[in-house]
Amino acid sequence: MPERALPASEPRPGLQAASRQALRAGARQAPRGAAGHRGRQGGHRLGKPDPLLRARSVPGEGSANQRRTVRPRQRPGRGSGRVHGGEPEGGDMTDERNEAEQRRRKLGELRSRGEAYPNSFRREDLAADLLHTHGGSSKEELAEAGVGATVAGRVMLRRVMGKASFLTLQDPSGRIQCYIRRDAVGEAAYADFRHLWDLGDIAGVRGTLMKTNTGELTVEAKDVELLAKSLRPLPDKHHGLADQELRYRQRHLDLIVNDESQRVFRTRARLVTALRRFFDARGYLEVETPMMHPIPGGAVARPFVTHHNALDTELYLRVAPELYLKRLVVGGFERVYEINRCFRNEGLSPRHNPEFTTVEFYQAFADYVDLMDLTEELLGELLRDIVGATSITFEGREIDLGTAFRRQRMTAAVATETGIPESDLMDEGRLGEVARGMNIPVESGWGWGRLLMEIFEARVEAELVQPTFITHYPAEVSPLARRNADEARLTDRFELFVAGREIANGFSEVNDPEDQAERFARQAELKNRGDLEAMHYDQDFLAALEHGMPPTAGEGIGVDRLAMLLTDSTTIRDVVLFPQLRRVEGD
RNA sequence: GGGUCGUUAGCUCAGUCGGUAGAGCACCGGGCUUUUAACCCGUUGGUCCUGGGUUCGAGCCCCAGACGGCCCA
Repeated sequence: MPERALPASEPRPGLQAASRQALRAGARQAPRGAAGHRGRQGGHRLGKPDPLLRARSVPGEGSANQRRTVRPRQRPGRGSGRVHGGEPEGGDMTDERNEAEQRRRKLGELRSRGEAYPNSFRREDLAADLLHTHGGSSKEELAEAGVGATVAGRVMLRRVMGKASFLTLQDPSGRIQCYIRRDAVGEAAYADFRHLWDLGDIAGVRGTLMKTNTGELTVEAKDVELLAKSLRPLPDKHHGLADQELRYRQRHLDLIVNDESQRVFRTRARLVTALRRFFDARGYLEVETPMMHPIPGGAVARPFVTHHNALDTELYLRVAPELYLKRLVVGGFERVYEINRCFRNEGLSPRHNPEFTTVEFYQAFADYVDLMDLTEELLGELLRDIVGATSITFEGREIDLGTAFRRQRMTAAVATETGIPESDLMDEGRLGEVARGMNIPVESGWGWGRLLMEIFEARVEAELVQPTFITHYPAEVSPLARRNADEARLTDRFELFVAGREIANGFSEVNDPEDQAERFARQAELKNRGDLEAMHYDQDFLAALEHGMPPTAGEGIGVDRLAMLLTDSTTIRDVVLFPQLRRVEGD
């Protein structure tokens, strides 16, 4: 069924429209008798306490009691199923003021007529297209032309007058107003519209374009249809959904009512597309490596553990794809990249979600300087593609990503920020004093490199607002990075900082298996001493290196953090569709 | 992990000195055939996050906890 593959929102070419329509007429939902079983199931599910509706401990469900007392009385009277024409059974409605109950009542009316959830309406026009094409026409031009329009979407606003009404539909492209006159759609349909439709329902409107007296492009309805009843009310139509927690827990509502949220995730999608385009164009092969690792590796981080029953073995959700991607370089895929999730068992913060997305890429016959050049090129291209400029505003500050980024050795950056002479920073004992002087909780196992890194993180990182490559990371904190030729305690590694945040981490790779073995041994030592973040000794990876890896450089870039930069978002939760939250009771 | 602020109607929010819990929107009924967060009239809706305590009396004061925001580690 090929057309299933099309996005449902796209207008379709009308060639088989007639036959399709005929088929679909049969697909209309059967009246209550036939649908009874499913209907009841649905009702049962919705009647259960829903911890997500009220995110915190409780209530909403106080109304469950009311609902229960009301329902039995409501059912019998409803069978005849008539809402318009006659008196709307007004009298005994007085104790059914609960909105959810009202909506369920209305759905019952529709269901009894077999009109509950039809799937025969096909949208032909998107709001933004209509506005773009006809927004400039005058009232008279439109009246004369009689342009047909078929729109569908969620009912966001309703302005009901006696015998004519306006409603605003929202589709994926934007919003469009519809004008519904009783004399144009018929008395029965107008009564349905008045009494059975609610804000939040999905509806379709066929009609012709007009302009109102105030100049708003509007679809004047000839025919209206309720396509999907919404049983739960939408958040406040003016204020939207302000509660951050509810925005994350019920992202669908956030997306419905907060335009900005939709914009952020559309931008994120374009970012991912642009990343693929960039790497594909340069001959990198996109690959997928395991998310479940027998030995966690590739980053200094604490992993999540899970268990494979059939193999009866522990597996770890990956903290990074690095070691597998380098195996592929050994195998002859000399340019590879992977865009996917990593998992780290750490705290939650505005910058950390336990699962997050990176793009990691490896290139044979390159070093870390080549990658810094490539990174500048990449960010420049992303910005041109996505925001159409080479600078962005982030947290009120202008950040220029269009020119070459500053490059500074870590010792120099620390010296600049702290005022301590660089020569003093080369001495481990002196560095320990400095760290303690800054109230950094120094641990006994820390050597020179770790001390330098801690001081850097404490004092320098946050100050790096304009894009800056910090280079020459200590080997002690870089167990997979190639040693610097001139100074063995440093590595050919960089990290890129923008707006005080780490965006990228890249280095020339260790391809000397004996050096790598020593580095792993040092990590294993730390792990034995209780460092939960230290790496495992990965014998399989070493075996791969022993087959010979060409000189290679690799880099990882945080996709979430890029998305934050591009959308001026302060917290990662605003760029992750379903961020991790604490479970609420009763979940 | 520490500090701090918050949690009141479906949503957005007020709530005075400790003395019968409020508004706007939404919902229900009525009116209105070019409205614009439509408007007008009349209703309805509450586990004041949870559990203890103080008090004649607690949304408000005290203690503990849950969840969330922010800052720090």
